[in-house]
Amino acid sequence: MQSKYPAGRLPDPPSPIADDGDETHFCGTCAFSSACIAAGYHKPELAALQCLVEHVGPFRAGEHIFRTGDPFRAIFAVRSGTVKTRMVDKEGREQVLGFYLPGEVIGLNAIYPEHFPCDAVALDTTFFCRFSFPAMSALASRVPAVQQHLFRMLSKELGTASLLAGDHSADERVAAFLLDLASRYAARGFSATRFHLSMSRGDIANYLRLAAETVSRVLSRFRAQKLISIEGRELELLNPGRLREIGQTLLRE
Amino acid sequence: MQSKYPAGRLPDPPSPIADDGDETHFCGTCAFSSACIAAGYHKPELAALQCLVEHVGPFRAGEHIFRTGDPFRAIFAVRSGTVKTRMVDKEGREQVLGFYLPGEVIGLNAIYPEHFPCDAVALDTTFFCRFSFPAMSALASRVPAVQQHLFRMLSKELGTASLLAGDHSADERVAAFLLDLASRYAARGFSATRFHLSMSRGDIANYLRLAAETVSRVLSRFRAQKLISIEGRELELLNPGRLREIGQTLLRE
DNA sequence: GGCGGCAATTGACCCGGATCAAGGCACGCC
DNA sequence: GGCGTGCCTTGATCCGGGTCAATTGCCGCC
Repeated sequence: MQSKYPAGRLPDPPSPIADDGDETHFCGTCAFSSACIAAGYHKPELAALQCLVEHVGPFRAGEHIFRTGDPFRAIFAVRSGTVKTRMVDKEGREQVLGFYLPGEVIGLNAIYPEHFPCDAVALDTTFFCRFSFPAMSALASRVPAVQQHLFRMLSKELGTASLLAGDHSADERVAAFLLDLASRYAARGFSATRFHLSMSRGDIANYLRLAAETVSRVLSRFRAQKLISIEGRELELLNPGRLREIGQTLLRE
Repeated sequence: MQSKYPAGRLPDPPSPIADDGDETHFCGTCAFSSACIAAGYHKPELAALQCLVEHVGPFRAGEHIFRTGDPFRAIFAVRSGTVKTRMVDKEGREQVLGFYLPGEVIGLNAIYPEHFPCDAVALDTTFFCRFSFPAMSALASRVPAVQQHLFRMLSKELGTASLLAGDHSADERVAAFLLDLASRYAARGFSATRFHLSMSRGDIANYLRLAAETVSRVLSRFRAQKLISIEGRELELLNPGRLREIGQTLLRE
C-alpha cells in the first residue's frame, strides 16, 4: 500500500494516491486515458471530462463506496487501493462479484436498474475518480471516442463475467485467479509476479465459489509444488507457465 | 432472408415469424422498440434505424449465426426462434453461455474484443434483425435514446451474467432457470406457465453447470411433487409459487 | 506481558452431484 | 418392418470439495 512517489510528499493520506497526472492529463492509469488519447487531449470537448470528474476518498478498509439500492448517479474509477463488489441475500449470505484494482471501473452494472444492484466495499485505503453518469452520457453523445470507450468497457466486463461460470476444479480456479490478478497488475505497470493480495482467503473463496479451507489447501499445495511462494497475503508466482497450464481451460476457453 | 409478413405468403418456412409490425413501426417485440418509443417514432433520425437494420434468416436448428473469431460487425435481435451462445475450449468441451428468445439481442459481448468470443447456434428455425454496429454507434451519437438503450442493454446483460455464478443446489438452479424463462416469455407477451423448451436437457445442464442426468432427475422430482408437468420438451408450471421459493436465493440475492 | 479476536491452516468425515452403465422411446432411413 | 441414432430417464458407484472442529499465528489493546 505504498505510493510510487516518495512517501514524504504526501503528509496526511499517508500513502496511496497512485500514479496521477496533472490537471490537464489526469491519471496515467486512468480508466479513461485511452479514450482521451484517442480523441486527442487537446480537443475542447475533453475539458468537459475535467468538469464532470470528482476525486473522492480516502475510504478505509471495510467502508462502503455505495450500497445495494442506492440510486445510480455515477461510476467510479479506482485510483488506488482495492474494492470488492458483492451481493448479500436476505439470509445474509454474501456473494462476491468481483475485485477491482487501480484503473478499473465499478458501477457499470447499475446503469440498467438505475440503482446499484450490489455493495462496493473498500478492502484497503482507497481513492476514486467519480464520473457523473448523466454528464458522461451527454459527453459521449458529442465525443464518439468517449461513447465507444463506454461501450467497450461494458462489453469487456461482459466477457469477464462469463469466465467464472464454468464448472472447474479448485486448482483450475485458483490458478486462473492468480494469473488474472497478475495480468491486471501488469496492465497497469505493476509487477506481474510479486504482489499483495488485498482480499482475505474467505473473499477469494467466495468469489471462486469454493470454501475458504479449499483455497487454503490449494495455496498450500501450490507452495509445496514450488509454483508460488506465499506468506500471509504476500504472493510471488514462481512458475507462471505451469500455473497457466493448470488454469488455461478457464482462462480463454 | 425472408420478409416479415403473414405466414400464408410464405410457402416454405411454415410457421414461426412472431408478432411483427409494419415498415414504419418494426416489430412489436423488437429489442429496440422501447428506444423508438422513447424517441418518438416520427423523428426523422429514426428513419436511419430502418436503413441500418437488415432482416436475416431463416437459420435451421444447428446452424451458426456467427462463430468464435468472426469479425464483429453487427448485433442480432432474435425475431423468432431460440439461440444458444457457447464457447468451445481446445479440448472440444462445450460451455453454454446463454439462451436468447424473441426480442433479445446477441453479440454485445463482441464489442470490446472486436471479434465474436463465442458461437451462436440456432436451436430451432430462427429469424433475426441484423443491426450494423458502426451504423448503430453513429446513430447513438445523434439520438440519445438509442445510446441510452444500448447502455441499458449492456448493463442489463451484466446483471444476468452474474446470476449463474453462485454455488447453488441443482434444485435451486433448475427452478430458477424455469422461472427465468417464464418471465422472459411473459415479458414478450407469451404464456408464462406453458411453453416449449427449445433446448435439449444436455444444453440446460451445461448452461446450469450440472450433468444432464441431474437435470433429468430434478425435473422428474419436480413432476412427482406436482410442481411442473413436463412431457418431452413441453412444459407447464403447476406451482410457480413453490418453484419461486426453491429458486429465490438465485433469483435476486 | 498477557489476553482476546480474527485469519489462516490442517485434519477427519460426509454428502451432493458427477460418472458409468443400462435401458426406453421417438424419429428417420434403407 | 428392421435398424440406427439421438435424446431422455433411471440406477449404482465414486470422488472432489464442503462442513465441522481443533490448532496456530498474528496483531491490537488493556
